[in-house]
Amino acid sequence: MGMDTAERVALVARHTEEVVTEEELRGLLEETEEPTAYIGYAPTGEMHIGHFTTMRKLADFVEAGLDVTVLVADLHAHLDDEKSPLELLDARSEYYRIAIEGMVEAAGADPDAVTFTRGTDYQLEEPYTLELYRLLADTTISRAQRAGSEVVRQSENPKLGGLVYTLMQSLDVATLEADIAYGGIDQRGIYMLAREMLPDHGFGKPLCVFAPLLSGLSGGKQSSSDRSSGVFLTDDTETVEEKIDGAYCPAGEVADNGVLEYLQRLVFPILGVRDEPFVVERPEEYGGDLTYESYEPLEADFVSGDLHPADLKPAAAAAIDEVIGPVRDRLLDRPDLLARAYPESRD
RNA sequence: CCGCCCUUAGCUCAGACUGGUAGAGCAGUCGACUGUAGAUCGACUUGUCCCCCGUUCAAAUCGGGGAGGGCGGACCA
Repeated sequence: MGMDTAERVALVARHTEEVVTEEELRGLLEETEEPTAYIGYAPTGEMHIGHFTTMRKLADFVEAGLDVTVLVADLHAHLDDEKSPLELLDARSEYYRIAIEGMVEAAGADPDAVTFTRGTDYQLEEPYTLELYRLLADTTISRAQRAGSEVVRQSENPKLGGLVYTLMQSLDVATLEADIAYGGIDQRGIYMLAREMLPDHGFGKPLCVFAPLLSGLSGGKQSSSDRSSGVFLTDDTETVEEKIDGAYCPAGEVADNGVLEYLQRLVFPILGVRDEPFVVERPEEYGGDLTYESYEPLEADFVSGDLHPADLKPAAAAAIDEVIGPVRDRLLDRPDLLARAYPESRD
């Protein structure tokens, strides 16, 4: 590919919350033919649209020539307050893999360009375990707690698992030989710990790319334990419409506006890949239909009041529904898998 | 190994001493008002009171046993 370093840097860094550091990224892409990037997902609850927006970036990585690995961190799913019982790790790992492949494909990349690995593939082996013990011996409780405070479930009586979690995730970066650790900005604490600890243990210092997190539809943060806080990949069309219709969306306001964020971070990037516009159908009495090629003009119209939430919402719901459609079809095609992965919550 | 405390609505908890099959706040649902949602009013829903046995006309409440969770002590060749 004829992409120069500046273009690759821009591609890797676009639509991110933070890159640590940009200088290191430039250096890496200059010196390394095919740098490696990894992202880990703990297979806990059902996947939602927030996962999708984070995942979409993998298409940029692939296009920029990175070697991308997705870790399905099954042991982490158990270590974090037993969110997933050990018996369900196989089923949930498979569900996550299929969902992730679907999202990567929907984002316009070839799922085969992404390497999948599972935590249990290597985290129980001796070299990893021994190195983990070294890290455990070398890390204070408060340091590990602080690193994981945005990721691991917090409680009045925290378990040791949540502390080991952060060290394992740090060690994963080294074990998977990732030049770049990628994740949501909530992962920042853990990867800063990794940057601090790994060099002391003879490993390289990873650079980090962080994706922004989506607001929930009710204004707060999106939560996978609250089904109404966001759109899930298995939500049907009617549910998507209801959720978007019920979303917090004050006219003219961008802050904490989940509908706008979904459009900016998910819908437009994917429409962009397909070279399709976003169309708002609007009654003549309010000015007729609108067409947007990119997010910025839409936000401008929204802020100025030219685009009313009541017109935006149905259009957004339709677009979101269409975007998740292929992933949903893949998942609903495997009702057995969903039933095994989530035996309690499925009908 | 010993002792003490906790377990009630989705969440945080009151009620237990002085037995009469349960309440508040938040959340949620539904209306009103907005060309959406929210905010604000108005209305409404929610329970194996951790489990088992016993006392009693009657047990969330009293007694015994058990489970889960928390705290402390003891042991330390």
